[in-house]
Amino acid sequence: MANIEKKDISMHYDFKEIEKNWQDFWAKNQTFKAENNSDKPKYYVLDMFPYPSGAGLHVGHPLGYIASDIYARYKRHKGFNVLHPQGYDSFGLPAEQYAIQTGQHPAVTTAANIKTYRRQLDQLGFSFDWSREVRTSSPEYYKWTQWIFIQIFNSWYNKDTDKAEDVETLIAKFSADGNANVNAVCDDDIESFSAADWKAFSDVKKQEILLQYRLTYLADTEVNWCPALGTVLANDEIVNGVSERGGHPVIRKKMTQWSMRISAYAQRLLDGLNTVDWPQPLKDSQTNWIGRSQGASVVFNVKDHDEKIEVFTIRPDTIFGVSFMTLAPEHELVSKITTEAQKAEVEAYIEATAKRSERDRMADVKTISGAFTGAYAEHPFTKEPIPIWIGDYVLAGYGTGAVMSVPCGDQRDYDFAKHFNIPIPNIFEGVDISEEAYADKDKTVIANSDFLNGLPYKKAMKLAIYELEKLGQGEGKINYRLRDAVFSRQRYWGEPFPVYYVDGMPQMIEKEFLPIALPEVEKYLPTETGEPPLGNAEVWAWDTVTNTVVNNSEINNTTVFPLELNTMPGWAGSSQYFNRYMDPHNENEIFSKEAIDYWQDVDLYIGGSEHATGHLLYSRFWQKFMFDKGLVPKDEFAKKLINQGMITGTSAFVYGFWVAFSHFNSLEDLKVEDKTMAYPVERPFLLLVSKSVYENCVKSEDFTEIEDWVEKKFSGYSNIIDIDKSVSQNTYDIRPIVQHVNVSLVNSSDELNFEDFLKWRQEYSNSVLFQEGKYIVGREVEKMSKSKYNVVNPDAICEEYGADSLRLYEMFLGPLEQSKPWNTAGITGAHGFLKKLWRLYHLGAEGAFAVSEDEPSKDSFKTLHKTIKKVEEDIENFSFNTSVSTFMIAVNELGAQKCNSRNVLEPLAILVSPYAPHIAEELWKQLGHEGSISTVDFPKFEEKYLVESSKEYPVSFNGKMRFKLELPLDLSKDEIEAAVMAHEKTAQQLQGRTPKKVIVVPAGKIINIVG
RNA sequence: GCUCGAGUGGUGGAAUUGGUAGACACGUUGGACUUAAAAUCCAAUGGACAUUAGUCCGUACGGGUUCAAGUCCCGUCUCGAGUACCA
Repeated sequence: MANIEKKDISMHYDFKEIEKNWQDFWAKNQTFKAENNSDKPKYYVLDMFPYPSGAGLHVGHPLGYIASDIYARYKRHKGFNVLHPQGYDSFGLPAEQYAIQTGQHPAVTTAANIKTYRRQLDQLGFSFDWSREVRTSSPEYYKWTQWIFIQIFNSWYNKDTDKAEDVETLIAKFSADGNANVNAVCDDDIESFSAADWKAFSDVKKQEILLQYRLTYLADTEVNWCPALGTVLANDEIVNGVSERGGHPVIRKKMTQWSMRISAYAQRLLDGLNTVDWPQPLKDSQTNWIGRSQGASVVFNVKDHDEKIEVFTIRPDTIFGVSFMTLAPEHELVSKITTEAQKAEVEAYIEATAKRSERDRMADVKTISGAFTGAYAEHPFTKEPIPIWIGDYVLAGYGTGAVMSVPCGDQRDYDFAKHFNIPIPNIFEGVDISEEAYADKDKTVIANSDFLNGLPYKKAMKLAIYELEKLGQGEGKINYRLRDAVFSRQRYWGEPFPVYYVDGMPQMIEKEFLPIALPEVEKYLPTETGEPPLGNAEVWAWDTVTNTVVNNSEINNTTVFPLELNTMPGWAGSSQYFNRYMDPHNENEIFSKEAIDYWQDVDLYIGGSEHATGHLLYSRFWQKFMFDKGLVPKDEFAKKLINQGMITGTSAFVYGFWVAFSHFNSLEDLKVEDKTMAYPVERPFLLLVSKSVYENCVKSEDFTEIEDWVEKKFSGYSNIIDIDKSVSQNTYDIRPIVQHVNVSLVNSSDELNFEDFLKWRQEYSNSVLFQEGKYIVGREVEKMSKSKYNVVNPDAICEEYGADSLRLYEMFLGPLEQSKPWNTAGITGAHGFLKKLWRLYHLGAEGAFAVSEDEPSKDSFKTLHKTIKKVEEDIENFSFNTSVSTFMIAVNELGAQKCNSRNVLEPLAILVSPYAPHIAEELWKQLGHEGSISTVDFPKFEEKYLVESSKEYPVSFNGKMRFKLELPLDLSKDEIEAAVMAHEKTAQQLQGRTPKKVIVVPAGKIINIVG
């Protein structure tokens, strides 16, 4: 029986059988298990691990995974010990939202989703080392997330050594000298104290002070509060003023939150970008996010007050152009300095600003508004009074929340001055500022500025700073836009903090008692008193005697204390997973020293660009922290990073189908227009039919046949859509239609009024090009996402064409980094290639396996070796799309050559194996080899097979190619020229003229005759 | 507004240092095989004129450099991504 089965497989390309067999083989033999030591050089290929959503994988997900898998397999062929792990970023909001709605525990849904993901990933034939799988939501994993949090808590940032240090060193400094000489990144408003003061402080006071220095700290911060989600969001979780997930409104609110002092690392995060091979756009956006600006801080004294206003400016050289100052409405000095006369106006303005949401303020940057406080500041040099205004164009959150306004040099200051009739002194030589502010700082010199007169920008900057420092009213300063990252979330489904509170001060739980596992709760919503969901837990208190989590009722604040109710944000778990993969089952350490010393860092990281300012920035921060603590050997975790493009949903029209919508109720209502057709039924619905069906059936009004045909053609997709079910009160839920035609419409709004639908239909018809009734070309579409109902699921494709076809096809679609629309139609090309490949090895009777042991022809060797060369270059350059065409060319050529030789077909199977591993394994086995092809040496390119004695030269006249001429390669330039000039076609082209010049580029490049 | 990226057939895309523009694939058209369909194979396929060679035009648009430009330079337009009162 086994023989018959085997023979069966060898007869035709039975991808289902082949793929299943080899997937089982790999799993059984743990083919891709990586060892933490090896004589081979190491190579670490990492994918951004997925969040296991309920929708499962769509065809866009695997793109990056396929690319990294090809690279990982290639590196194995090249003799590397490859680490290629996969896992799940399994904490997150959707599971929690689902839990809120259904009461289903997020762990249950998450486990179910992971199961689906695993099945789908397995079916694509990835060479993951599943023995190293991690899940951020499993206690064995988040034990170490909690552990890192504790390490961060126990650290401060020493600016003198420019690294994180243990708080013990800080305490030592305090005990010796107080905090006067401590150069730390810490909170702004820290009182100074002496060593004696420090010793005299109470324990709680000491903890309070230390908290202001720790790298993670509790603070009352203004946060982005999303009432609908009941949680705080990070800046990068907000898009256009609403939450990224769900699109709910977000407001500003003060809360006590854990924060990470990422700002301490601003400069190093910036510098590190120069040491990694990451895409420039991604580096740019991180650079932009960190937002370094170099300038000076300037201190202005307030007249008749004992107050000072500190501002940050990048143009201290324009200090003599200051004609007013502007404070953010929220600035703390506003209430102190506002005069009685201005009080009413200022308060009214503050109230009006507070009412405007952040979103309104952002959307409306044109309206100029502000109010005069009545107070004046004193110019540091001229001692002239400067009116102090407030205005909402100054942001409380950036710099000091105050600016020195130089209307002649800044457009916003200029507009403000114009609007309120404030003088606009000109300090630029020979520049007209009557219309707008002068912005080109490099091209002029300073005037009307006392000691700065006549100086160009750079010199003026230096001198201004020098003079300010002499006065004690300023200094050179670098400012960063990067804010500390809020680390608390009011959610259930996240890592609990290993923290309990004594006298309101946070205490860390010892490492040996970790993990602190998530407690069970009745409800996943915030409590009635507004506490986070963990406030619902009954067993959620820390007993310091037994070192266990106990019931809340036992809290006595002497031995049993309340635990932290917040959980960690989504990026906590994803900031350390790449290191944990190196030693994922270590129970005593986050990873062993041997493991991290061996694997070092990620060599290739592939994932989406949407993580540029989230995950990728935070992970770099944690890595640098761990580097400072001597835990990791590299301060950047990934050497090379590639952003794979998105696969977008695509239109149905690429099939060449006709689209029609109908709500006609009878045949009489049916009006077949010229280009579209409608289909009469009792209910409204949407139908796609092909041109031929249209012609054959519609014209004959044989509608049953259409229905059958559509059913058959679209099996695997939902086909004829019954939108009647979603009709209520003239509102049509268009989502099924969107899903059906695989096109995304009208801003993805979930529901559409029928009127609007008709309008859409009109617009949509207009955007469709009808070319002589042949083609219908669709419009652009969006990212595949569940909410847009334009998802193409890989299961159906695997079923119909197999994983190898899908892998090849996704690579063939275009450059990896580029976004591209999904179009199932083209997959037959990739599938056809595999069939042709199979046939090369199966030229025996009735398609039986048969290769010859004969020496292949010269041409076949040439085909093979140029393919080796090209494919190797392409993989190294991550140009996977072109290597797929190279394979196609090779197979086409070998087919034409009737090449059947083992000496060509064996190396060919290895070449193909990273791309289409299943078929390659099967062919390898049929070629008589034992075991997996995956670690066989990559074929060696040999130049000698490509050496030629002659080459076809393109011959052009005045740059236009006219004919080709075969010439020996060993001819000299003169000989080539002579040969060309002697050619009859040359004479024909010249028609008696004498050429002015003949350009010969040897080695078969080109010959150009100028005449 | 600012920053970055991109515009090539009906479609996705090739052309890696300036050297045959449109590889490869899809789609389309015609043909072979078949009762038929599927599958497979063969041929054609940037446009226009000529249908035997051949000629002209073509890489968003307008200039320029060069023997030679999709590629380099200057200007313009369009699209996409990111960011947004950042002082």
